[in-house]
Amino acid sequence: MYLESATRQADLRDAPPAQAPSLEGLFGRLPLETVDSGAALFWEGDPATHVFAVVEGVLRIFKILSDGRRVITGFIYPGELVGISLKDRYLYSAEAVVPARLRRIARGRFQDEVNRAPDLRPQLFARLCDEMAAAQDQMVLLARKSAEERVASFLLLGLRRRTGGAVLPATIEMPMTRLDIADYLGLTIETVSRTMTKLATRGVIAAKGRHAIAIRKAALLARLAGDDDGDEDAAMEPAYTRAAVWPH
Amino acid sequence: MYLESATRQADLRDAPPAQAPSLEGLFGRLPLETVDSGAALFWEGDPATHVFAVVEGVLRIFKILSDGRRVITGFIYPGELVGISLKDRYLYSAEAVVPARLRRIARGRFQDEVNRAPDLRPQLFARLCDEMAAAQDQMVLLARKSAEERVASFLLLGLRRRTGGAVLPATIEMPMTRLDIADYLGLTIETVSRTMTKLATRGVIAAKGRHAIAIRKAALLARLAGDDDGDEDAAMEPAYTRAAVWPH
DNA sequence: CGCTCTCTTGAGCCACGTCAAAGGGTGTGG
DNA sequence: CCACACCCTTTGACGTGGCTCAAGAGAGCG
Repeated sequence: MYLESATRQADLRDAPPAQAPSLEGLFGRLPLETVDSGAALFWEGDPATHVFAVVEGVLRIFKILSDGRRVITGFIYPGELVGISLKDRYLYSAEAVVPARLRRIARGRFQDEVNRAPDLRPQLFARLCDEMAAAQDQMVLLARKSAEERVASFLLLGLRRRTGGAVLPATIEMPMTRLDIADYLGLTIETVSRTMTKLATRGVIAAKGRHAIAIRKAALLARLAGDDDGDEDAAMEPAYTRAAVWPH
Repeated sequence: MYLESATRQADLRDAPPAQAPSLEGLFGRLPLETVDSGAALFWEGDPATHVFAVVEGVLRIFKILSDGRRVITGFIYPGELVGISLKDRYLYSAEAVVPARLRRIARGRFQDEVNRAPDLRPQLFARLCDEMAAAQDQMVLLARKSAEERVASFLLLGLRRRTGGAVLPATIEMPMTRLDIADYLGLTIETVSRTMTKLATRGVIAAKGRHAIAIRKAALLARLAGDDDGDEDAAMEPAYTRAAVWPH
């Protein structure tokens, strides 16, 4: 019960809002703050004073190299937390991509509350787990995927967030700019633009204004993303050659 | 006390071996297993049955894309744990880079023990924290750094692991092959080789056989790594423009 | 001593970055 | 309500860092 699978957050969503203890519950009575588009919540290196819960809008978390190169390590959506850095200083900067609403709780209090309610601990672990898994997938993307695979992977992520695979064509919202996407995918703005144009030309996607995209061929998109054979429905169990030593 | 800074593991090292409860203590009486060079501990997707503590040797943890591209997401050294995946299946594969010695504990028992001894929880959090921080640094490296910066960063990591900055020239051990390094840095084996040759030509490093390297100019190496201005000793506090909105 | 595997080095190419300019949206002020 | 202005995005032409292909040099091992 303590380290449990966290792939789906069903236990958070399905539970009655204020009764079953949840991490979100800790923020319930705190004031709702507004953050302007582009405004910073905190900077990398700042003392980690608060934990934030996003209620509405999207955040970007990023690091900057000394010469200005920026890497967006993730986007934060409503229902997610930021600032559980576990260190005494924030590991990254956080800004609002669009006007956002959020609640903040002092870090010490957050820690106390989690200690007080043992049910919250597995949830916290689960969040960290998801974050770690996402970070590893991102490392794979950045280390070895082509521009097209990166963009396809990104679109697929957006698709998975909206409705667990609804009817096509599904439209996904993309509040961030091309520059944000580029800095998230380790590409340039031009390459992102060109790649999307190419996908649109091939009928895989269709632009719906600047910040929305219709996915027309999800299966093809999954194949283009390259992490799997595109044949993801087949159980992945039998494919493994257990006990074999990898040809090294 | 619960979410504490984990940058240094002093509390683990300084503590008397078996008295102060430590995560390593959980493995103390378990048999020491031997893993051949290149042998796998487990594969990505396997049911996550055990947690491993490395006693000697080095492991590589990695993911593989369907067409064979490999990404090494990290190397595991003595004193570190593997398999705390928090999911019911391993997120990555793990192999021994060189013949290794380790202990294993059933995952359920590991969880029980950690639950029983509350002192262990902060340690576990701290490990995850370090892992997350390392993952983010790696994302920065993979997304935006040049080949030279990547190799310099890698060498610097090795340097930081050995003796917290001893006398130069310090020699760092590199048990992994060039292919491992390449798959860790998102480069090819040829580029790694060329870059190291160039660094050696410039007198920054000097090869000591195939699996050891002497660092001759650590400060220059730090500058070449590119994450900071090379002026890392200066306090980082004053440089920040707090409350300013990033030019977006 | 010869075999094999790793690493180095070279030559050429290509995906993506860079530089530049021309479209659209969107918001603001008249 | 229109028009200007700014910014984001797209598109094009060109350059280049790192990849690919290929061959040779060490190093470890039986």
